[in-house]
Amino acid sequence: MERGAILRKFDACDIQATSQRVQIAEILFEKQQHMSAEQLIDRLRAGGSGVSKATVYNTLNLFAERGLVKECIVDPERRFYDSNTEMHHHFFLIDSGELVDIPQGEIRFSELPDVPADGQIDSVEVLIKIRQNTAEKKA
Amino acid sequence: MERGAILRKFDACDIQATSQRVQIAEILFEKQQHMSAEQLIDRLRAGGSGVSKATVYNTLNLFAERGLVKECIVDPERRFYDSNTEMHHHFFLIDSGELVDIPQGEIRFSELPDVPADGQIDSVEVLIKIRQNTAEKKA
DNA sequence: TTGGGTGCAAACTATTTGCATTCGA
DNA sequence: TCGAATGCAAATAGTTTGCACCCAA
Repeated sequence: MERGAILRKFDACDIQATSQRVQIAEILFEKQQHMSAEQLIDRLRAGGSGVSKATVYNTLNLFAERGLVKECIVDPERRFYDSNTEMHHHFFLIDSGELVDIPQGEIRFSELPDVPADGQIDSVEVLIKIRQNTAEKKA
Repeated sequence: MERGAILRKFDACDIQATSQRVQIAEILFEKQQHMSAEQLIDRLRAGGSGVSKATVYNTLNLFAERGLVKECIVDPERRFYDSNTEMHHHFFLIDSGELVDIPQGEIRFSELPDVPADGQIDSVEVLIKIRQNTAEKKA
C-alpha cells in the first residue's frame, strides 16, 4: 500500500499523520497480515528505523481504538494486530502460532443464538484451531 | 459437584489428588463458570485457604493440559478457565468483561472452510462480542 | 507559540521458575 | 522412604505510564 492510501486511511480514522505512525502503518499494510508488537519492532529495526517500543505500543493501541487495525486475542503471550478489518475469521495454527485468515464467505451459520437482553452484537469471530499432522504426533 | 465426582474426574485425567488441587477443583466445578487465576485465588482466600499463587497457576496449567478445564483466551489481561470442557461457544460481554456460555446446538454452520493441507481441526470456537445498550452509548 | 507526539526508562501485572520443604503412596 | 507437590520469592515478559523534549500547525 502506497503512502497516499495510508494517509487517506489515517484521515478516515481521524489519525494525525506523523513519521513514526506512517512507518508503522507501511509495515502493517504491506500485505494482509497479523503482527505482534514485537514482530513490528523487529521489522522497524531491520529497516533501520529508530521508533521506540513505547511509541509502537501506543500507536498500535491508537490504531486499534480508531479501527484502523483489528486486535486479535488468540495467544495469551502476545496480541496480534490484523491489517484486515473486514469481518472475517481465522485459523490458528497451534504448532507455529500463526494466524491465517479464512476468507469471508467460507463460513456460514445456519443458526445463531439469541442475544442476551439489552445487548447488540458487536462482532462474531470464529477461530478454528489447527494441529499439523506433518511430523510426530505422540508424546 | 461433590468431592467424589471430583476425584473421579482427577482419575479420568490422570491427575493425582492433593488437598490443594481438590480445593481448586471444588471452586471451579461448583458451577458452570469461567474464572481467572486471580478470581480463584480470591475465592480460596475468602474461604480461608492458604494455597499459594504459584500452586494455583501450576494447578490451572495442569488442569488445562490434562483437559480437566478449558483455557479461554479472550481478554489479553487474563486467562479464563472454563469448567465446561464440552465443545461450546461464548458470548463476551464487552462492558462487563464477562464470558457467557452459548449452549451447544445454538450455533450451527452451514458452511465450513477447507482445512489447510496436513492439518486437522483441533477445535472450532465462536466468540460473539456483545455490547450493552443499557445506559449511555456515545463518548 | 503550544499542544500533541515521541522516546526513554521505570513501573506494573500476570505468569513462570528455582529451590528448599513437606506430604502422601 | 522417596518422588511428587507445594510455597515462597525472585525472575520474566509484555505492556503501560510519567515526564522531558521536540516538532509541526
